[in-house]
Amino acid sequence: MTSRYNFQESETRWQAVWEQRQVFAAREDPSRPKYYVLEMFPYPSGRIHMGHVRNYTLGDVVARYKRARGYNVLHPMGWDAFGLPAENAARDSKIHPAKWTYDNIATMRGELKRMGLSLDWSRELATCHPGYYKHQQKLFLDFLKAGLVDRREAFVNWDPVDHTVLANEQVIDGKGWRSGAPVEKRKLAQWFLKITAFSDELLRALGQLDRWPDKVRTMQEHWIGRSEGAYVTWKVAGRDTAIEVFTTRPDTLFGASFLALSPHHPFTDELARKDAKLAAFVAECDRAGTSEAAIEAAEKIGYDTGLEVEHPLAPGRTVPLWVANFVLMEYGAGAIFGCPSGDQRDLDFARKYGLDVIPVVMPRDADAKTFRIGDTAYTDDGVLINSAFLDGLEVPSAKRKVIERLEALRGGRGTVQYRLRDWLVSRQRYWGCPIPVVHCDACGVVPVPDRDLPVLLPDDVSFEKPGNPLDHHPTWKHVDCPRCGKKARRETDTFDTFVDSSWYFARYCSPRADEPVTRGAADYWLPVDQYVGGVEHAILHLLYSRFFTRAMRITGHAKVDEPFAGLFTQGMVCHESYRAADGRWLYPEEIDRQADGGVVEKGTGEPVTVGRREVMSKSKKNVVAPSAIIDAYGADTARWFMLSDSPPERDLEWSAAGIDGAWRFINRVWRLIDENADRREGAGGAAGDGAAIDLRRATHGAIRDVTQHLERFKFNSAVARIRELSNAIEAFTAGGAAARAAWREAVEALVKLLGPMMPHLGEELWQVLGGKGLLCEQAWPEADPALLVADSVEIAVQVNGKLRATVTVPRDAAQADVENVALAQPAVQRATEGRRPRKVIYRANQVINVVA
RNA sequence: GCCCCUGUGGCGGAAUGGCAGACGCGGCAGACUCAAAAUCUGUUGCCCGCAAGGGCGUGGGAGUUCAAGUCUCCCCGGGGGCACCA
Repeated sequence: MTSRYNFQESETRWQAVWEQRQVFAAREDPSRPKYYVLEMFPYPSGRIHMGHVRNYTLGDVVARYKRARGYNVLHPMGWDAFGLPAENAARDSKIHPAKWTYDNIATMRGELKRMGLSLDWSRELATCHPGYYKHQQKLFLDFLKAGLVDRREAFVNWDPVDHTVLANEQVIDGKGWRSGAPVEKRKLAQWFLKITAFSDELLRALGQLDRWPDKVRTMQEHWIGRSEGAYVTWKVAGRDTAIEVFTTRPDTLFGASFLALSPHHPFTDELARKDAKLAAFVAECDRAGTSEAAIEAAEKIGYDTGLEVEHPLAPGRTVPLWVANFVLMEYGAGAIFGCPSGDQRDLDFARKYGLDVIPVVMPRDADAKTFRIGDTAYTDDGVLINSAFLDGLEVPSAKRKVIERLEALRGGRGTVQYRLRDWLVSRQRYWGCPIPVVHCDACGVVPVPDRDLPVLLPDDVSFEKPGNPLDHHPTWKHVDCPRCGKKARRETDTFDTFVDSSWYFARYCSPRADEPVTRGAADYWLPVDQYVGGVEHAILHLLYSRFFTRAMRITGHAKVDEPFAGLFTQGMVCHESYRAADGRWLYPEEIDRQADGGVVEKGTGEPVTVGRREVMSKSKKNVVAPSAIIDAYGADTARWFMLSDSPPERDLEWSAAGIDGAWRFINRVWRLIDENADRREGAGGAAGDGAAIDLRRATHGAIRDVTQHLERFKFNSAVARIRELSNAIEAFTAGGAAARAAWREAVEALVKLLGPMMPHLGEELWQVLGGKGLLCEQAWPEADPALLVADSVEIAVQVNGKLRATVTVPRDAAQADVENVALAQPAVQRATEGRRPRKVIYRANQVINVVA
């Protein structure tokens, strides 16, 4: 009769014990080293999905492991609770966003608790709670005082039907995702956080984030996009106006054949007022969306203003002034000079509109007299031609020289540009944190005084009308000016939800404090030692948090610069998709596998097309609900499977077979200990010999390797190593006192090693073994160095690099002895055909290579 | 187009330049069973061979090395990021 592990009973019981004894509640303790483990908090969409299970399992293994290593661990959880889906639910189902959100949180909290995570639930927070966003408003006002906030006009995606601003992702093919109306570029007053004030610092500090994936650092580096170049000033001929342009190729200045202004350049505005055709051209440019994709799709078009501008270094030379749709107002100076010979885009533009093409850089071995530009611009390094005092110079020295000359003549200056733009945080939405300012006709923009925080969202809102419900509210926005007392209006914009998630990690340090963070707590816990989450947040969330941390330092709320000292980005959870003949997607539980490997629809028996494995998504129904898996197999099985099959940074394929394998292993370990009651009474580590000493070596080898694998996030290898130890214990049949002691030592180690991964099974077995206290409070096992080296070693014997035999010799045997044994091997004799070796290379205790 | 990552049995994957395929999934054979499930044992990279043994093998091609999955160069496939950024 084989016994079975009763996971339902066990998991429920241990979760209650942990909660009752408050074992995961964190307290500041300066006498102990701290370790802050954090997983990206979830959006309360309704149910947890497998991506969450993977994310939180990884973090929990780290938290439990570090706790066992003696660290004072902080491991909190909360909810990224503001956002559009709640408003959509309100509109579609008439459920208030707050109710929808809090109901979802209650459901998901229950699901997370069933996973057995070692979380300090007493620190739980939700960003939609006034107790959280009050402090966000305070931070914003402090940033405002410190000059880190700006309100200015910006072009945004405006949906003329829904009367709202859309995020770039909500503009599809130039049309609003919901209304389908062509999106317009509109200039509106918007709130910005001045992240560009830290462009250089955010870029340079990436070098110190040595526990971040290179990939993420590179992505941020590109996103910030530092480029060196120069501003060059061009006088408009016959007018008292000058145009400044930015270029990274000042060396090509003599190849300029036109200047192009952005459609939104102030000088374009000025000209368009008197030029109806230009105004029409600008309007045409604005009809396209502002998203990168929309710009990319758009054809390059230009408009000749008829004006000429004077070349700053070639007296008497002028080039035509154009307005072009591809010139961005937000980057550089909002104007460029076009050098068609050195830039493909400029070349295409010049060919289209019949502008000059003057070669100014050519390959070193080319001839200046015959060098011509065809359909391809020359963008490589080389020497300057047709460029007056620059002729003959290489590109880098030409750049230096031309900048020197421009600066001397006051016609320009060298500069550094960043691609990074200020962070637009205004959203015309209800379910977000209100921006705490008041607009007064007399006083202008007035910050809400601290004593009046939080600015609460009104409960009684309607989602009937399109647009911002806060703006439609009959009374909410009408207030008296805090400064002069006259009638004034509240700001009705709310914050981008990325603001909420930019400082939650700091709030966890003192989640109920009546200030954003308590310095004592923040100084102790920050930075987060290990952050775990999806790579999809590589840029926005992580960059915003890095900015926020610096802004909080400047406003006195924190002392650290970087929020996350270590970052791990996990892969996604994938599954095959299934499709019926009529095109319907089918859930995995709606199909049957037949003996011949065919797949049919349950019930009908109709054949099903099996799609490739891809990220689980509701639209393709290739999802498996975590709750169903936990019901059927328990949390430990789900956790173990999440860790066992794939390295955590790669995508993981969910499979029923994999879950079965995990479930089988749990029961194997259970039986291993449950069915060996007679062996459990082992004494302390007696020396033993033979089989017993071999088992002890296996135990201590496993301790060393699992420890190393966990340190390096190689959880799948740690799993494999634990399985090996378990196999070794199963195979161990020796009797006697020493054998019992070795067995006892081995199973204790096994339980401790698997504890962070399968905490419920671990506690249960710890109890069966008669261990003191809770497993989650036990110290991590230490490997005994004396048991990590064997007396004899197996040496690979190669002839000319090919394996021919293996020999077992005493550890650290003399090379001559090993050589003799190796050469005597029949296989070696055959391979060398009796010849004397020309050379023998010996790597101690590992390999010997005979070169014949 | 540019940048980064990646390619290993039927599958997921392992391997500080030193015995490729650990560990698992799946398969095959067997034990237990009236039978099945569960469990257990053995076996399982490919090819030749009754066997002993031999040959071939980490996307393809070259190179460095006593020794290459690992390092270098070229090519091919897969994934991701950026993409009018002047």
